[in-house]
Amino acid sequence: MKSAAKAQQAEDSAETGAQQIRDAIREAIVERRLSPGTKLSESDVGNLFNVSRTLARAALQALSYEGLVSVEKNRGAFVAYPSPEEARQIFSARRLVEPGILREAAARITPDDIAHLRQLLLEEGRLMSERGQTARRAEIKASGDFHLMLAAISGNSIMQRFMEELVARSSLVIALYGQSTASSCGHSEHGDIISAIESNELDRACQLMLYHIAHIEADLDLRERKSLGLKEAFEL
Amino acid sequence: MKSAAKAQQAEDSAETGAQQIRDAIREAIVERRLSPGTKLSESDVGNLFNVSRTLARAALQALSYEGLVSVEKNRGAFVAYPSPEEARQIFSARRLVEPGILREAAARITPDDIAHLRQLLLEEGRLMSERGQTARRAEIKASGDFHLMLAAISGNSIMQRFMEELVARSSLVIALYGQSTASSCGHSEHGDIISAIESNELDRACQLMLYHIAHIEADLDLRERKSLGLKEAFEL
DNA sequence: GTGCAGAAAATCGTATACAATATTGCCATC
DNA sequence: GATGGCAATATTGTATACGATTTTCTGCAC
Repeated sequence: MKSAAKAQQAEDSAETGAQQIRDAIREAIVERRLSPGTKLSESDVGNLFNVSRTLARAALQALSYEGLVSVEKNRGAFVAYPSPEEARQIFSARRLVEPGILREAAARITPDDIAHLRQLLLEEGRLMSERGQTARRAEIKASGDFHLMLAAISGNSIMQRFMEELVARSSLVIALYGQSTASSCGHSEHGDIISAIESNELDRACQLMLYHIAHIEADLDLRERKSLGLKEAFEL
Repeated sequence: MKSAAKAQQAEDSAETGAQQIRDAIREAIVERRLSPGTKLSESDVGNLFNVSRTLARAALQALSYEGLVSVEKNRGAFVAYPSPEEARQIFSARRLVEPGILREAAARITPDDIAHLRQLLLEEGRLMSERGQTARRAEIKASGDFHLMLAAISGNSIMQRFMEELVARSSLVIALYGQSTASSCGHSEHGDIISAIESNELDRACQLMLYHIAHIEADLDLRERKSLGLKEAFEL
């Protein structure tokens, strides 16, 4: 039953237009090419991808379900602008589920999986040392992929989808409230977690995961900023 | 910060047509008025609710995100027919998250909340003793509401939404694979969990929750049944 | 110059129309 | 009588069209 997880996700692969657009926009949001609050008008999205408003709308609705865009009735869709409270809930959810996912993943992990994880880590490290926007974006993605890969290894596609949502929304939160210039994740911590799994120190791995999430969260400044838009306009 | 959770969910309340349809269909699925595998053609749904296919389609797409209907490209939408593997994953996910939710809920529960929970329990018990389809359906709903209320009390609206999905899909699984005539949940177990929370025995409450989920799962017959549809037509 | 009312523009919400694909039934053929 | 292909039908995928709501602009009164 080792390949049960991946079998069910590679179904038709013939995606229905709207899904392609959804994925493209999601990627743009996660990689921070689209800033929180940016307006995503249906016509604009449609024109951009050369499709009708129908499809654009469908894509935006889908993203709204994932919490990456917020649609306001009769006003339009915007890249989500998570409140500090929302941010707290996102990380609270991650602290809640990631240790469990880690445990399940550890139970069914194969040497092959570990190799993949290490490879991912290497790639991440390489990107960290590189300069430039594209490298930065790729790094953000790679750093999230570590957590996603664990979810994939766990073999539970429901948790996997949930983690995808949480990681994506985390990226938004970090974009909004992150302070340090260093991007999202402490790179070394990922490696430590893998090592702990590898040597079967499950409790320690979970502990490390919790620390890791706490570290990400500690880098945020979640103080409520009222009418930031005004101030920002002057200070920037 | 006690009412932070509910504040953000009661936004406009002016739902956009499609959402009303989505909710109506979801309720029908959860209450098992719609059987797994039932075809939900866009035209039929539209006619039924006196709206265009556009809205019907939007509603079905939304339900597909929740895993309650599966849409197959160029073939249409059907009430989801979770595979045994999917069923396992759903309950695996519940075992993963519900103890954590319980812990968070216990941390911020108020006497008022406990009263509500007990009231829910009372209602559930009343419905159990009643006869008739409507009572049965209401009971199914009430039994799920217990778990959902815990999620609501936890104050994490993300986990709450996730639990809503899991509970709804559980209902489908039980409809498909449940054996006992007794409906979904062991009623008394809900009460035990509340008591454990009330007396601050947190670990015990979590343990009871895990037992409870295990009990539900134990009532399922998840053996793979190949080409059931055919056989069923003859045996029924 | 300020403020408000009304019109114009833009954008969303929903319906309808047309094209593409899948399903079904029929008939010819073997 | 069974099989294979073609036409008819039904259903989904996508685009366009129209009405409703919101936003923006304009001009007039004060």
